Amino acid sequence: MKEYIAHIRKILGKKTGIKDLQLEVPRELSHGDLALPCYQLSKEKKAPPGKIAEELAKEIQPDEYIESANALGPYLNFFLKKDRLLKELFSASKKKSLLEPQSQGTVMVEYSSPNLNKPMHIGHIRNNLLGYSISLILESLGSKVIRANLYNDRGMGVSEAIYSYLYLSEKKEPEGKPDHFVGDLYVLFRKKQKENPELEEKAREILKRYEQGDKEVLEAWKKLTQWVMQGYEETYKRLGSKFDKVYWESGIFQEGKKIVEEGLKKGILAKKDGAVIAPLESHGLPDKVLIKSDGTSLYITQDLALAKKKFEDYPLDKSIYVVGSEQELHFAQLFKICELLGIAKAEKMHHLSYGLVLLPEGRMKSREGKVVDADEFLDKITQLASEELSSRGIDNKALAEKIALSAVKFYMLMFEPRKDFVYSPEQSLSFEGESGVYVQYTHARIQSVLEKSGISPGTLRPAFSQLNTEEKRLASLCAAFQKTVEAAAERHKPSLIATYLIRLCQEYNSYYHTHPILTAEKAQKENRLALSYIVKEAIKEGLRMLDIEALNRI
RNA sequence: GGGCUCGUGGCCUAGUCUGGAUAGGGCGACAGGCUUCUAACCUGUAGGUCGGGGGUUCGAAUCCCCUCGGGCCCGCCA
Repeated sequence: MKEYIAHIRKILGKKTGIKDLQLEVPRELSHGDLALPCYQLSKEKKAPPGKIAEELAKEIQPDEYIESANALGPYLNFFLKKDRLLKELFSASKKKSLLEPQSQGTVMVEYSSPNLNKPMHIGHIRNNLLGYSISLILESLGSKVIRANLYNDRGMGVSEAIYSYLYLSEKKEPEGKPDHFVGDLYVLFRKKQKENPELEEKAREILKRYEQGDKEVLEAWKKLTQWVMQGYEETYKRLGSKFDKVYWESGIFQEGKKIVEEGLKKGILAKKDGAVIAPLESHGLPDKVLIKSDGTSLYITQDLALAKKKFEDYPLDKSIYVVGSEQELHFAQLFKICELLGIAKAEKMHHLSYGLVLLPEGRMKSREGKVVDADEFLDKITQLASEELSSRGIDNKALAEKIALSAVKFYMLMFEPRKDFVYSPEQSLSFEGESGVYVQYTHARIQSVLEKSGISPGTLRPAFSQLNTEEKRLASLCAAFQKTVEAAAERHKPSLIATYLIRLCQEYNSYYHTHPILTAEKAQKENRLALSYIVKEAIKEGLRMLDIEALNRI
């Protein structure tokens, strides 16, 4: 596609004397593959845009890349040679990937990063899916990606669960999924704390004892965090989340204090009311406390150490943090402090911020246990998929799970990351319309036709001649795949891939209903099978970047 | 008090960065389509002027200002 754009620009440069004219991709496929809006030219040439478009259209001759160019209102629309385009796509689709990689250096994507004091809820699911998807997208365009997870295994949340375990509960061993056991302890603490506010102070003591190396606390700490991680392992496995590198807050918070002390010595940081702060007001941000007046560290203390460690551990060109939008200020401050302390330039760090998953009655509240639990949620969707399958006379538990995960992943990724969305249990997720299942259905349907043809794609030699309008439209859409993925990577938006897939499937399904494939005459049949194959591969690869396994049968 | 963000037909949503061709979809509603490659599909109808106002521009859902409404955040939680 890039060479097509370059080619057209070159021709237009010669005709108009202006280099690098911006070409647009028309939203409406019937308008063409590329368009030149003539408003700018209109200004420079002092002629109406419609007239300019018309005159240019006359001058442009079909060639090896261009099928035709014509004026429509103020636009000069180009139709590319679809046979050439499709041949390129077809040969690419038979290889590893439809995508042309572009080297993008080394990127770390930190995501998930849970507190080890409770099980995950659907907000965590969104985080995990977003982080993993963006890593797949960057990777597919050639970046080396390190997926990192930070286990927050200390701090108040964990301390509260420990206190609860040691002093508020009698049950000393988990029953059922162990992360839920710990989560119950945490909620128990919050409940008691409401009646008895002094407990807050007790939890603080636990944190201090932990930092001083108190044996009883350390033992409990070890047990509880192990239990939570055991539970997470199951949930991660089910979701498909993978990590190349794991960091522990407990392993780096001391280092954080050292960094703060050094900054203090250099006069970059300051003491105030017994606490250490980073003065940021001159940078347009509120000051930030880095060490509490009681000497204990904060979330940001270890975040500084971690930020530094990441750049020491890997030659990173970019360090991405997948964290909810409520922490935007926190990360703006962190990045600025890192820059001031010489850890890394702020532009090398990026906060991939995403909106909350809300309940119909409002925000989820972990502290009160008012959350939609991740495991229960997945079970419920799987149950729905299972029922849907049985209504079709199919009893296949594994397939139900795959369909459920397709639906969940697609649903969570199809919205723009920055948007909040409401999860309502009554409405649940859809298996039809704009959904992951719709895309899966289209994929399976194509696979089925290809199988029934009895011809392996490798032996097809399509000429792609005599394509009709619908086939040309599909070709244009397939050719837009590369640009879509590039945009998704640049803007950190897997949603662009999801919406592209919906559009591609709509276009294909519509085509499918009006164009018989298996009964078509030979040349046409080859064209249609090959075109279907390209679409199928684009779907497969697109789904892959959303971490959804394309199904051959559903 | 300050900062950020969202507001598109009954409901959900794309497009907003980089202003342009009649604002795309989906759900729901209504009317159709399975002796034919998977009907979890397809076709058609009704329904929006993009929260409100002003400005910039040949041109604004998109940029700027004001305003209303929702959400989030503002030194010792994470």
